[in-house]
Amino acid sequence: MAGVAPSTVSFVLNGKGKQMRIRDEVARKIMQVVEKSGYEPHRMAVNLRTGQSKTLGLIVESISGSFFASLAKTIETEAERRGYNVVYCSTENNAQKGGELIRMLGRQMVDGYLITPAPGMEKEIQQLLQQHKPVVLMDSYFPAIKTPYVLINNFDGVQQGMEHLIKKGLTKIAFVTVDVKLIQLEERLRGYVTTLKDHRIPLKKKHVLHLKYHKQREDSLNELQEFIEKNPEIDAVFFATNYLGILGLEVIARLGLKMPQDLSVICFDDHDIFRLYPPGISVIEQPIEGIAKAAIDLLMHQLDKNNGPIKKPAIQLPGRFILRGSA
Amino acid sequence: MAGVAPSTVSFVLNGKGKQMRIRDEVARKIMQVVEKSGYEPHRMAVNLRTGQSKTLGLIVESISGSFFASLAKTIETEAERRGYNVVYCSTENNAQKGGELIRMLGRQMVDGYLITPAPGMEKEIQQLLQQHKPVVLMDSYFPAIKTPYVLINNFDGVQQGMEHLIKKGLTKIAFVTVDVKLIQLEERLRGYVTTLKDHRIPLKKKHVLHLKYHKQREDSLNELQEFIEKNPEIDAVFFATNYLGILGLEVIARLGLKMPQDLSVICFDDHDIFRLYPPGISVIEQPIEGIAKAAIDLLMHQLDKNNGPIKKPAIQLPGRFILRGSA
DNA sequence: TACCTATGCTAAATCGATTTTGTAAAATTT
DNA sequence: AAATTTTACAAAATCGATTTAGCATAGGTA
Repeated sequence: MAGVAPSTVSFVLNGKGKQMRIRDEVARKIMQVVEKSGYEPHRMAVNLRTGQSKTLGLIVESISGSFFASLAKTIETEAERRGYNVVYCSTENNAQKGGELIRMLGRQMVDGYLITPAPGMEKEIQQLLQQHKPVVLMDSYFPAIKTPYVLINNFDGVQQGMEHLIKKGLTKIAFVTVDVKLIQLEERLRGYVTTLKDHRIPLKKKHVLHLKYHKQREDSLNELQEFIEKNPEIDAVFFATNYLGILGLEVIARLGLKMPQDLSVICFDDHDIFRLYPPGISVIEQPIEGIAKAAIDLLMHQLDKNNGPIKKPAIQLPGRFILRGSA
Repeated sequence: MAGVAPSTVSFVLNGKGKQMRIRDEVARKIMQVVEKSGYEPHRMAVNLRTGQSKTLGLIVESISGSFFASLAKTIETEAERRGYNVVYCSTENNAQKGGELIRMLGRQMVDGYLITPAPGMEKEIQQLLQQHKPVVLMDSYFPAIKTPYVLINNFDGVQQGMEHLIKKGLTKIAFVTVDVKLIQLEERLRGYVTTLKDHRIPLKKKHVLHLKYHKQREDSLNELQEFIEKNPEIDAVFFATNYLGILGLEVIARLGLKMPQDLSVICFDDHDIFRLYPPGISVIEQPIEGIAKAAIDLLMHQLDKNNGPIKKPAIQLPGRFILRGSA
């Protein structure tokens, strides 16, 4: 349409006009035609030729979870700013599905991976690295896997909450967590234990509850209820995840306890419910935007092949303690 | 690797071996090599050649909303079953962004669109149809646009809830909605008005509140509070959306009203909070899975070119009334 | 005048598949 | 036995871009 060869158009559109010394006059003519005709390069053809899909794979546990939803949102925005698209996949807490997903994305030729690793995905991630695919982990990581990761400083987050409780004079603080072997949870427990020790408050084993991950919701509720009933001296509870916190709210309502008079409550990881549930549940808020942005940055750094090695492959961002009515 | 031509491999892999009378022996050999070498066709090359990306575009208002998140989840699962991938995009209630998104997906060469239309996207959708792109709308639709859509039966949903309230002897029922011109909301209001009429309960104009869509959250709260205070005779409130319902909970807490003694509450569209917030908020639950499946079916039908026209281009699925403590 | 270099583009190869066309060899028909 | 058809694949064209190599023309140098 512009009366020139396809290659000439390609040069101009890809900003190589100067380098290929295309006359400004011709370049203008091309741009004009492009504008008027609304021409858009065929994505697949570009991908095939360049070997880059300009697409990132985001693998999360569950899209419908609020933490992951927010994460996805920010990542999408950030990726778009840099000219990348995102395809999401959720593992739905199913390790086997995680593997399939990664292979599916591989088939799809994504340029890089952003993964919130679930237990059991370790091997698949290791494979990706062997294929020299750029990977950034979020929210958690595997100590054995040497790839960049970004997460909240779990230890510090718990400490902030614990310090608040202790400052209020509470000392019989329970800690409710899950028996999954995840770095985050271990760190959160470490925060609990360490803060107590720092304040010379004796750590009581019976004040720490490890709920079974694979149990039914109802079973967990009962176990939690029993835990609180059997330890009436407890004046505060720290829930290690928002799922646990929500269970907690239900149990506390069942027992007719008033927050914070009968029991102070702090939960790790915010949730819509915690803002609205009277009297408002105090939480450690994850710096989701920060995590997303840092993760994208790390991934982009790997995608730019001319870049050197990453200077900071492990990023821990501080969480924010949000004081509401419950503590 | 199998000692045959690429075309032969292609025939076998695409199930055209019989048709092209490739010997079983050769086919087996090919499959064997494929298995052992872990060969996967290059997606982009396939797409380029076939013109099909095997990808669907899902455009929703906000990925982080729970309705949309669940929708996305089901759609992803269903699409995967049929060998399709999904790319999501959220308009974040921004009409202009909606247009950009649609164009972006076009560039990406998605085979079809699943859209929850927001006011202002009408023109863009019209354009897609002119380009003969398959489109299915969900949750709402534009009367002027002739493309299949799937949504809950809003009228019937409200009626179910209203019947329950009336059966309990409540007659001073308020209806809180938003002043956005959306089919869903009009239908819900119609459900309210019609049910009252059916029971010969006089419709009072002052019992219907149209909150301004663009107002700040705080302003809406105040307006809602004033509404309830100025109409103390009201014995029940029907909220037309879950966002409104959540505002309602906050106002009711502020006013110190007890549900359902002082005020019965029903809300259209469930939300995590409504399950947990004491005493549990009764809701009309959207048949999200059904909507997602029906929408995918309609889209797939359009993608199979050999299919005739769609027999039922407008699907309305019944909602489910979930009785909790609030009504 | 012959040779070299810079300019400004075009032609052709390439990415990795699918699909149409072609073609030996074997089987069947005339 | 010659002609035709069927079998079983291979060769080549194609999708729509990018990129490398090529090729006239103009200007400058030996």
